[in-house]
Amino acid sequence: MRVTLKHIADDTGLSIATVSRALSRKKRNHSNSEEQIYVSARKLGYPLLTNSSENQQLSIALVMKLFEGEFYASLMNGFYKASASTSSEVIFSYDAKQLDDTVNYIINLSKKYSGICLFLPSMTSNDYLKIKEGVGQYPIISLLPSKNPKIDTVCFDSYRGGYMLAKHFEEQGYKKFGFISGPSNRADALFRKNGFLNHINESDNLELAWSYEGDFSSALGQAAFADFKNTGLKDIAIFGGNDYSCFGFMKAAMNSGYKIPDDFIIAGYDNLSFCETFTPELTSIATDFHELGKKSIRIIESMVAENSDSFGNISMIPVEIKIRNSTNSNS
Amino acid sequence: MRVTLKHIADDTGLSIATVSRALSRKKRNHSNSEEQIYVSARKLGYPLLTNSSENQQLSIALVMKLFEGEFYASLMNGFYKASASTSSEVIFSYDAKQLDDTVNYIINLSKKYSGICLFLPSMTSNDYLKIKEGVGQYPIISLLPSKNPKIDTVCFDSYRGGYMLAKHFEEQGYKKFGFISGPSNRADALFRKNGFLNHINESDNLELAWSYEGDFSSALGQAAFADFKNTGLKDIAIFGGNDYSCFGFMKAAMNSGYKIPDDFIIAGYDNLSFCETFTPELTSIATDFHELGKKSIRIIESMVAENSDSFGNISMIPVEIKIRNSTNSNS
DNA sequence: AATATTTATGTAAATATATTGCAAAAAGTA
DNA sequence: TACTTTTTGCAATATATTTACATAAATATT
Repeated sequence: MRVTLKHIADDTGLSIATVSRALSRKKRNHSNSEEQIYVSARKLGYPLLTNSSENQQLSIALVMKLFEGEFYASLMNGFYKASASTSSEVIFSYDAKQLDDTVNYIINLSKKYSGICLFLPSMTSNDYLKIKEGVGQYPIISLLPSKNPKIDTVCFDSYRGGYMLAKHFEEQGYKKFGFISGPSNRADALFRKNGFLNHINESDNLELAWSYEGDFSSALGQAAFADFKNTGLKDIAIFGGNDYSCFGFMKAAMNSGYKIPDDFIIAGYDNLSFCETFTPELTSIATDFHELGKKSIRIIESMVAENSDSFGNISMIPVEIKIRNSTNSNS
Repeated sequence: MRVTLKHIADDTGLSIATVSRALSRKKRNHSNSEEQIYVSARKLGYPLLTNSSENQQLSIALVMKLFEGEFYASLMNGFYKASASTSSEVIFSYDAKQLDDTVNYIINLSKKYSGICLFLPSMTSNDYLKIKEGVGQYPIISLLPSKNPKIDTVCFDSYRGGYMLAKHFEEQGYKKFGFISGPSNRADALFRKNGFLNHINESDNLELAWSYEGDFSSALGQAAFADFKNTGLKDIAIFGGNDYSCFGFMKAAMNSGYKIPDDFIIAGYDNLSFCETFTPELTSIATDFHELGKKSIRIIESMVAENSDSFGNISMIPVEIKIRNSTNSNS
């Protein structure tokens, strides 16, 4: 079952001795036989990198589903920058096939890498439990908040982000609030919403006058505006769920002759670079992915070193509000 | 030097026999000793995944320098989607440290993965030669055009993209052209420019009336507008080099009271999702990253299968022009 | 509580795998 | 052609892994 020099010898038609010599040579000479041997070794999966000296730095896998958009680039970029300042290496892995395999895919990854960070919104508690069982005592964390986390979590304080926006709206003098929700299966979207709504509910003066079921896309942001327009509401402060929804909403609104921030104010979440490119510039909640990356790597490193087996711990990374023209014409 | 069961036995304080049994057990039992053994094996780099049956699919590394922005997300997403429809797995790797190590880093990666795709604008011909020498006969391609490619290349037809824009500008009736250049060390930026300028030079009617040294950033796009405004030029067709430059340029222009496409027309390159979000919507050259990913994976797969050693071959992927309001108010 | 059963472990022997000395063959050089 | 250098296979040796067997610890049964 295990791949040995004999397999390579059989595959290339050379003797085991020749294969051994070719692979243990320090300097490659690129002779025909040597190339054949390397090709075969890679094809069969012979372990070429087992010298303890070469494997000094930890390699950590960041597992995610990839979608179009700047958000995913920011996430990766944060880990990328963080890895440059530590002795660990981050490998971006991902789950391209169906959910059925994902659990086993991750369990298998645990054999290759020293630690794993998961960014998989569609994972269930049950999936996390299966993973935990499959990998055993192993450094693994989730980067998404969960109502009842089964593994250690490092994530942004989404609740506080929603809360900060509601407070900012109130300080701008608004009493009527609007909200476009994100995908219902994403816990981080839920926390943003809770933070926003809880502040509204805490005060008798404030009211949620309008809401719409979005999905974090620009297209449903535009659809949200069509719905909003029908209500005829004005003097309202809208939290768009994320930046994309806001861009769609604002574009549709301006096409219909609405003025922002005169007719309504609006804020997003994620602080994409386009918040500053768009006119009006969009108020948004900034998440520091570099900080997320650094913290995650530090936690994985300490899990490897201390060989500890904890689960359910949550580390929250604070978020920041960036106030721009869309909620405040003087900023 | 090589990591053996003895190293793990010494590290855990157990006997070699116990370690052997724990690692060759088919089903893990998560006993304390077993966990210790796995932790130690991962720490020391013992090869855990050498069963030939498990390594069926090819794993291909996409090596890139990561920067903020949607562009990089699109690149990764293209490979991600492509890998879902093939039997290969794509691992996103990258070069976080200095260039000195990059060559050796890539040579080392060749031991882990069946093939490598490089997206590294700062690599020199000399670097590519060193890599070629280090990896020997090995499936490796570059995703960036080069004046004199030392390894096989799969890339977009940047030249044709620049050319298509110049032709579109001409068809819109413009005679005066403007241009914002990209970073001088990027061959793809150079090809876009050449395609654009060559069409202008081919005709006596057309003239390059203005140009500016940019760097593909929105900030230098804004700076470009300040320079442009001083010239007092109107009735001009501007190619911004990429979309970000255009967004910066357009924002600054509109703040100064310019109307687009009345006062000038402008087009970008990359067709980011914000081309449609921005007002006016931005004409741009669309690059199909899914196609790039599919073609790259197919080429790597055939290199693995045929065990061929070619270099300098170039595969160009056609680009498409997306005409929008910024160059044509009727679109 | 005493006994049987299961499980985990170490020792040492058996087996499997990798390396190397030596001689022959092949390739290169004068 | 004669000599040197390099590559290769065979077989011996060295190293690594697995397994039979005995023992100890943990668990279950009476």
